Amino acid sequence: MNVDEAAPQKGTVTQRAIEQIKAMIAEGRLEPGQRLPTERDLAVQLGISRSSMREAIRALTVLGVLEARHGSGIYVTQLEAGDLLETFGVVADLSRGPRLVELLEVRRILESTATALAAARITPDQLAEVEKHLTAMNATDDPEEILAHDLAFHREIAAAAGNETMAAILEGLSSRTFRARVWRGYQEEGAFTRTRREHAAIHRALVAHDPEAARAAAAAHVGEVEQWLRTQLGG
Amino acid sequence: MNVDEAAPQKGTVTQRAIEQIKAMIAEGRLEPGQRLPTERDLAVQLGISRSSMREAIRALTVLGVLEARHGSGIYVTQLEAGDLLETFGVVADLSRGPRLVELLEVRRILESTATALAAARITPDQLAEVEKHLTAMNATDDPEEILAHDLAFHREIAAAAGNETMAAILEGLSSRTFRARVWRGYQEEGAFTRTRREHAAIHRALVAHDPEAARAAAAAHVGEVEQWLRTQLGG
DNA sequence: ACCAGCGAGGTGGTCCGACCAATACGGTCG
DNA sequence: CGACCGTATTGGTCGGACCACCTCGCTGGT
Repeated sequence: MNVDEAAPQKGTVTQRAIEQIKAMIAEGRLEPGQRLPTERDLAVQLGISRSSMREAIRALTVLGVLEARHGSGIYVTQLEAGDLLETFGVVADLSRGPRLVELLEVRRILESTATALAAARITPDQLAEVEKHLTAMNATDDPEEILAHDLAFHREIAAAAGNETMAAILEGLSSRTFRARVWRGYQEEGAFTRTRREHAAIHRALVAHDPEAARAAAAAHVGEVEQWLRTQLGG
Repeated sequence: MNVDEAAPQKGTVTQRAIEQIKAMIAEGRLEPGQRLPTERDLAVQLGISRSSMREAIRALTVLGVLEARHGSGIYVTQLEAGDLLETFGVVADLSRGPRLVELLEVRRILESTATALAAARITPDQLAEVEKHLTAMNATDDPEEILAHDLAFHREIAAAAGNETMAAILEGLSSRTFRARVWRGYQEEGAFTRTRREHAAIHRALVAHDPEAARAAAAAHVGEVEQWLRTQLGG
């Protein structure tokens, strides 16, 4: 009669705890924003030590599923695209060589589609925001500031596309360290003017609400960097 | 003179440890496949307790960056697309409602492009593998088996596209639990024959090495499910 | 009656030490 | 020379202690 606990020991207890908590959320027993029992209680419920439970919680925290507030408790995040896809930036940060090209290829595909969607749906307010970053980007020559406005420029466009998940993925693919690494070399070759032309083309397509032009402009924009990076590695 | 330790206490010590290990990898001080010092040594090096260090290691383990082998040591993974993007499945598993549609939209965009690329590049061997799963899928009526071959069908195509990163993302977007949830309802409406037709269309395009036909067929295939899911939520 | 301030209890964060379990390696025996 | 086995190493788990921070109710004054 020692099989009363339905816990077939597969993998580590921590891994099991992670799966169980994930299952609780997937099954709806834990709603977004809801507070979990305390670490101590959870450990007792799952029959493991607090140390192991803490590791499980930490793991789910970095995945963006849980959020621990010191002194208050542990909460389920809103499980929105941004929460869960934040870790996507890690991929971009740790990728090198050929994989960087692959990432840019993915970005080109998604960014061109997002820009096309944005051209069709963008509102005057959103367009104004895009223009703000465009002019700010062209008004300075501080690389840091240019990079920041460049990121914001594309972020606003992705947001205007109306697909938060896609925007979150693109955000990860354009993580600060990722772009800083690639662009450092790219911009050194006097690509500023070319970049400005491409940004202007994207902007024109948005203003004209021309999805096809927007798609082409965005694909060309990312494709330029992609091709440059390809030659950097190939030869 | 108590500032000898360059450790400005921001965030938890565990979080700091995570960042430091990530930085070590990003800077190349840790190569893929390389073994790390023991937990105990690492804890001493970073001036934290073993417990906190273990939480950091566990976090990086679930992210697919590190791999712990009981009794052997801790190793950096190969940092390949599959390793780092495995967590992508969590997003698919925990998403519901409108976000499922967004995920399918992303999948439609990527899958159609991947299928187009595959049509241009696929080799006879790869094509044979695709056909194997296609016939196996049509030869049974066991939902479990169909689902498995369906997954393999699209996985082979994604692999033939030649972009491992894209394939890994699609793999995550098609995670077993994700598809099981969506397809359960979809297939109940007698979508089997329609699905077979769509798969046949994709296959024809691959055989003909016709990228545009492949893109259209794949987009339509995913789009069907997407539209069905949209109506499920909308009314 | 109301509100500001304070204090106790609760909660996550960190640390320590011990022991268990799986592995790796070297010595031993056939 | 090779198969076997024991031991040292290393990750996995546990329990407890203490700290830092937050919450909320109590208290006191207005």
